[in-house]
Amino acid sequence: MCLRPSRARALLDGTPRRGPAATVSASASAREDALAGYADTLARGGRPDAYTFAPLLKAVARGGLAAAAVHAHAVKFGLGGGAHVGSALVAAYASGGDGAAAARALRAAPTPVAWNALVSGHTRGGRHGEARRAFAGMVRAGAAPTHVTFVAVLAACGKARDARLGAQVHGRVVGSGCTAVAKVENALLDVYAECGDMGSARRLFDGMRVRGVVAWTSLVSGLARVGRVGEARGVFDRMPERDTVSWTAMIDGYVRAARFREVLEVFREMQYGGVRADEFTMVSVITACAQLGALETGEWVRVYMSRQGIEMDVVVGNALIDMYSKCGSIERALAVFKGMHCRDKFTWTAIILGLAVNGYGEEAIDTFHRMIRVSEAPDEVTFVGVLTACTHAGLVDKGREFFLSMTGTYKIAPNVVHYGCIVDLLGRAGRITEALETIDQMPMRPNATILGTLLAACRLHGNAEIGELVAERLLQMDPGNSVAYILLSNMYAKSNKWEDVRRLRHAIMEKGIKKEPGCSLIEMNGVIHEFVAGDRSHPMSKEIYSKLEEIITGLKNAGYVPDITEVFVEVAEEEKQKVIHCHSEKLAIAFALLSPESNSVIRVAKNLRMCLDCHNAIKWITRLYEREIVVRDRTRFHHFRHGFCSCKDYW
DNA sequence: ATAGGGTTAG
Repeated sequence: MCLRPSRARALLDGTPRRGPAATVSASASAREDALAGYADTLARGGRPDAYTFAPLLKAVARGGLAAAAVHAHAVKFGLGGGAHVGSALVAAYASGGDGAAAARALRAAPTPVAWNALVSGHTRGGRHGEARRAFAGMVRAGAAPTHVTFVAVLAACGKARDARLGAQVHGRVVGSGCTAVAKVENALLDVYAECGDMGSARRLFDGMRVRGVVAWTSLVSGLARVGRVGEARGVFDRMPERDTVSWTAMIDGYVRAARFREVLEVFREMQYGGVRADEFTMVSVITACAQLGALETGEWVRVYMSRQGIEMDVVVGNALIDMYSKCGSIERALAVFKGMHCRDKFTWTAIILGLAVNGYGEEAIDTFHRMIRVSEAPDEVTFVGVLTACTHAGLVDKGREFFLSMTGTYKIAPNVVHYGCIVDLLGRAGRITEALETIDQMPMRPNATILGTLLAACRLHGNAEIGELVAERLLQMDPGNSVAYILLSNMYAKSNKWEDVRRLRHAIMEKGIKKEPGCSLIEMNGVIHEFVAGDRSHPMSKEIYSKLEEIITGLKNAGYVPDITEVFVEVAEEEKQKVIHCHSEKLAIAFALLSPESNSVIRVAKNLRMCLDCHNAIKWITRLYEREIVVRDRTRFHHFRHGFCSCKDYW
């Protein structure tokens, strides 16, 4: 949690008086204490000395606060000109993003340490380009880089994936004779690993005299980053020792590989191993919960964090907003958002997207305006959220306005995803021709996703003419695209072109096109259960199927009629009902209804779009069983309640 | 001033 600016101002507002030397602590967890300690000392009549301000500046910089107030104090005490304070000022200003102030502080005290502070400050602040320029400036100024400089600039190269500069610096390192310094060696290894050059990384690693936990961790992280998680796990298992960072790197590797259930497994192993988790670990774990739709586990994580005293910083807060949004609990996402007194553009983007996909389009747009009012600059992802809000709320003109404002007001070039939002917006509104024109006039080549979006709109509005055209283009680009076949065949069925349906099904059989299997996840008492259509692998499979039969019979008695128009496989008519009735979301819901003692919301996360019949059947279920059901689809949420869905049958 | 792990879309 970062320090409230008001509190910081209050702490620094005391009038300095003379007295014994003021001491401060600068540990990460004691940021607030550092300032409080300083203020207390002043209040008790203490007096700062040459060693007071460096740690204080460090604390302020880590809290994301302006270093200027502390600087003013240092000047007031006549301690602003020393080398210690000077380099700390450079670091604080650089990491806080005030490059000009950092440069001024450096000119006032141009020591080698201050140069290093400039490089590492920019690296810490995430401005890797600035860090690299600072290094170049240092070389130009004739200041000799030390091993500290190398470590800092190499970290910037690694984080910026700048393999070229990394190799150049490597050359200088060799020239300077710093190669044997363990930290430099690790930093070099990390540059290669971060840049995905695992061959060079491996050679460096093998040539190291001592291979510490840091080097091993870089290797694990690098392998996972290039998609070699299996190998990463092999290396991880061979590590002589593993600390918090190593475990987190492994866990994050599974996040990158989209193996979210393994994320939770490895996290459990980490706890058994008695290794303490921190904010970084929790972000990966929360991300996995988000992707799995695992709200119970996500809630448990928050309890775990407070029990373990793990700080909730901005990034954790952002991840939590995303998790609650992706679990369909916008109330909790909003509660986290409101409780965060330190927000960045990710925070705003996450809540805007959350509101948008959960069906709160107007609120998402209001939130965007608030974001602008507090001067947080939106980026291209923010606009995906804003445009998604317009799409899901059917706000065509507003969406176009926002799209135009991207280039006009915010100087952000729309990418294919933004064009996709516009195509979706127009397509859903039935303006198929305009949607097609948008694709034809956009400055980049259409991808399969955007053509799929238009095709879905053609299906929704029964425009077989343009639909065929689009499907043809889509299949040219991606001949095995099962979605194109499904949508096209749905479209033919809808307009009673049965001859075309038959022809298409024949082609599908001949080419051996397989539909991506539908898969639904549901969490029950902290355990995630996965269902695939027609799945019989669940230990309670027998009970689930008989429950499902009972449900369907009940629904039919109440007036539900199965809709088999979206059945893809070529089987006899009576078989088709069986096919739709074992769709993964129905299995998941039947499983949830097996435990009737719990009457909480049923939450299902599905990988594909829901079929017409499932959507209809679930509406009936919420009426008959008086349960609320939330299904997360591949693009939006369906909140079913009392026989109605939040998408207004428009998805 | 000093190495390794973090969030948002498709």
